[in-house]
Amino acid sequence: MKRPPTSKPPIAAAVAAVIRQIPRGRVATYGAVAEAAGYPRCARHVSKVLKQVPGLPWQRVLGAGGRISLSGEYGFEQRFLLEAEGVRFKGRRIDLTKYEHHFPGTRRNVFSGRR
DNA sequence: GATATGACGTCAT
DNA sequence: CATGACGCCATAT
Repeated sequence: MKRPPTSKPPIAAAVAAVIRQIPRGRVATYGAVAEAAGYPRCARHVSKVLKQVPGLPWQRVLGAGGRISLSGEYGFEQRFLLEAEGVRFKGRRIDLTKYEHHFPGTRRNVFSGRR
């Protein structure tokens, strides 16, 4: 099988697909998106994809702790868009326990019984 | 192959 | 809580 002439980096497609799954009014962190895409510890790349791929709900991706990583005008823009979706801010951050989207198939630190 | 880059994450101060 | 330093890792050059 010959690969198509323009083979896109797999990470970009995977990450973009994951981000598109975030429903309106919910959010996800860079790290969580990276892991759900199959690239744990690649949070930095998520941001790159957000910038490169247009049409993504970029405002729904936050930094660890529910903080906005963007600064300046874009930071305000993100906050504005999120509040328009019904996401409430708690100071400078968002309550992830209420708004973070859980990706299907991605097992986080759930209480798997005790250890 | 080596270096630089980045909308990150975590820990130390 | 603010800041700095370091770790991480696929892409671009």
